[in-house]
Amino acid sequence: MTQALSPRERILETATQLFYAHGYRAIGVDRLILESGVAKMTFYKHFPSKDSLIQAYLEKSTTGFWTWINSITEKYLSPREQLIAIFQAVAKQAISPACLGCAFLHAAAEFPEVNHPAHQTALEYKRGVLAKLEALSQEAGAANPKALSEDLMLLMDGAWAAARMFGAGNHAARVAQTAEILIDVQTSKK
Amino acid sequence: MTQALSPRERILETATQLFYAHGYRAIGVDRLILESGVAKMTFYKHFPSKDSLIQAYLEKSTTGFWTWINSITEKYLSPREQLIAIFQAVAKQAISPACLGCAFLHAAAEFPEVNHPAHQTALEYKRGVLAKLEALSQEAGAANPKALSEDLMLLMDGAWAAARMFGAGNHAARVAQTAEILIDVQTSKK
DNA sequence: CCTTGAATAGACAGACCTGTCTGTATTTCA
DNA sequence: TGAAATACAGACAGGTCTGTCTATTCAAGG
Repeated sequence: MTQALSPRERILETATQLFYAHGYRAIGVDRLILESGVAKMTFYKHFPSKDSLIQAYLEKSTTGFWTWINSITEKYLSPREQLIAIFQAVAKQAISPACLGCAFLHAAAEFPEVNHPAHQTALEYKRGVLAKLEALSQEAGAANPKALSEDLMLLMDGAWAAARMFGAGNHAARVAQTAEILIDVQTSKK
Repeated sequence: MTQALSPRERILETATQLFYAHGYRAIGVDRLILESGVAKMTFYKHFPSKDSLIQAYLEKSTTGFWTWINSITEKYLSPREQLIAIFQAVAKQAISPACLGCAFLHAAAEFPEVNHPAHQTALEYKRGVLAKLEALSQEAGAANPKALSEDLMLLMDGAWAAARMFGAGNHAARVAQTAEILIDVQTSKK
């Protein structure tokens, strides 16, 4: 009957809310403990340091992202449709009030040293996205799949940046149409 | 014979280096004072708070940006060429080792509350860029200048994001060609 | 029942943060 | 030369940060 989340899950849930909304350095351990209703020792038992919690949060976010992407792409057969669907989902997400940008871009902003663990994790995530876009571009018959995937990546990160900067109803609304233009131009539709 | 910069200029110069490279919260007043070789009281005389220095830095960056943009556009007559030239310059900048992304995006990442002064300043800057792109899009004969400017903005911020995340030699290299595609498609070239 | 592991509350250390204050030295300019 | 403004060095206050520690309570299983 113990429906409540475990301490570890509560901490991670709180971290998800707070890190995403306010940033990594802005949120202290005391606040995380307070809002997740957990003792300090419990916190440090599950996460030996604040950095390790940041790490866990980024990994959880990565998993969540791919779950989201898969839920979108699995509804379509053709790679072109999958790409379009991804960018439609990105547009919808980016203009929603719940969207505060991309946690990984924020991590890179706050931890600029490329060898910092958080930056590394963010980088790996972005490389993964790039790889997925390239694979779909390839399957979609792009003349230069790498080039198309890089272009699409610029659009996607531009959309997340717009979300953080401008808030809900920003100019990322059009990102799906824009992606479609690039896909059309760079794909041999013959 | 006193060629050295004034205390205020030294502080602002140091702030430019440190804030850009490491972020706003990561750099403390003590470090700024140490590296600019200034007394603490001198610092607080010229900048009544750290926030006001951040503000001054962002305003200086805005000025620098427009000086840069103007130095590029003034070499071309047609709005289309100006747009292309801007994105060629962005590409060149974004892939250079000196580029660490966009200070304003970082400000939005670190100060998410839209009414925070630093976020506000960043927002005004971005609105300015958007307006400039829209004006050029209009003059270039875009069917929908607002739409084209928003698309180009996504590309530009995507390029800055790539610079911060991936470091030198990132995938923003292509941003000028990509921009050109969008300009061509959305402009009545008749 | 009793033991063991886990969670709780909260004090504490030591570092670091912003901003203030005192007092001295240097520069500028009349 | 002398006065006023400016910059210097560095101590200090008060708060916040991460992470450690003690001591108590709760819950489950043998």
